[in-house]
Amino acid sequence: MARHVSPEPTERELDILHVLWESGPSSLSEIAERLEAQRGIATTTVATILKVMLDKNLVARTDDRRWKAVATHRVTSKNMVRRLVDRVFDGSAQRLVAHVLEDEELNAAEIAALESMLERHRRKNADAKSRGK
Amino acid sequence: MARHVSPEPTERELDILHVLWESGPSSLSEIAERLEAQRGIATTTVATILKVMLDKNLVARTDDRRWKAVATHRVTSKNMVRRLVDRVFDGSAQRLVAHVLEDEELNAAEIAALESMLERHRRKNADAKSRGK
DNA sequence: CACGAAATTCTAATTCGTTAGAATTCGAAC
DNA sequence: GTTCGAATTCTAACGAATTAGAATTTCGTG
Repeated sequence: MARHVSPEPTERELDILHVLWESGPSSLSEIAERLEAQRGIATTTVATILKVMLDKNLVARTDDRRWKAVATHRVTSKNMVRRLVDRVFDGSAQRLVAHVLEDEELNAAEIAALESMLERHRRKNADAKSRGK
Repeated sequence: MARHVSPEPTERELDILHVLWESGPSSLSEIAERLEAQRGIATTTVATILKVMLDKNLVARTDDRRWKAVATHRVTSKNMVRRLVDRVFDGSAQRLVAHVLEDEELNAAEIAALESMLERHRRKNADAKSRGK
């Protein structure tokens, strides 16, 4: 059973990924402008972190001198959730969801949305099973 | 809107909390024995971390020279989940749950369990509302 | 009270993340 | 080809987390 998940992006790396996820490939100054506004971070700091992320293959350079995310939101969040689940809920994603339902104050609309999501999922699973049979 | 959550325990602090949550109040050597086995960490290292945790009020000493968790699993996981949701799912716990349903491969029994949990919750919410009315 | 084991404190090294100024390189425009 | 602003690299400081040996304190037992 694999216990290790690819290492999580650091706080700043995540800040940068958020910009790239939202805005798509961006120049250094575009990224830096955002982080300057949000966090008061200097442009050279952003450049330094981008270099580190390049080495870690979290981002890549485009041919037109921009930076783009290699790590997708989907994969990154999957890694991060997995890690949280392993560290706090003994590996059980179900326990995580149970916790959210207990403690995170969802409103009626959110609960309804989740119910239909579950319903859909149950169906999908059932289908997969019968097909697999 | 409060953005800050009490700072998360570090990796090692979490290791220690796990031992205390599982075993209840424990002596230094009891804790150290576990972490030595699990992570190969020396007793004095454990003592150092316990000292830090004492200052942060994550643990307390009992009158019989043991250490006990002050931070409960419930509160700690709530903080950690909140932080993940803020950092990765734009503050939406619903999106976290949606992600888990999409990507975390729950089996039929787990899905069923969650459905009844949701059902129960919907009822509770409805009750609270009518009482509040 | 002395002894020894356990616990605790003191101290310090190491690593990683964050930060950013200085120096350099790059590329487009003139 | 020179120039200027953007981009990049180089360098270094700093704090937090982790690690643990050495020194000291504490406490029950004889």
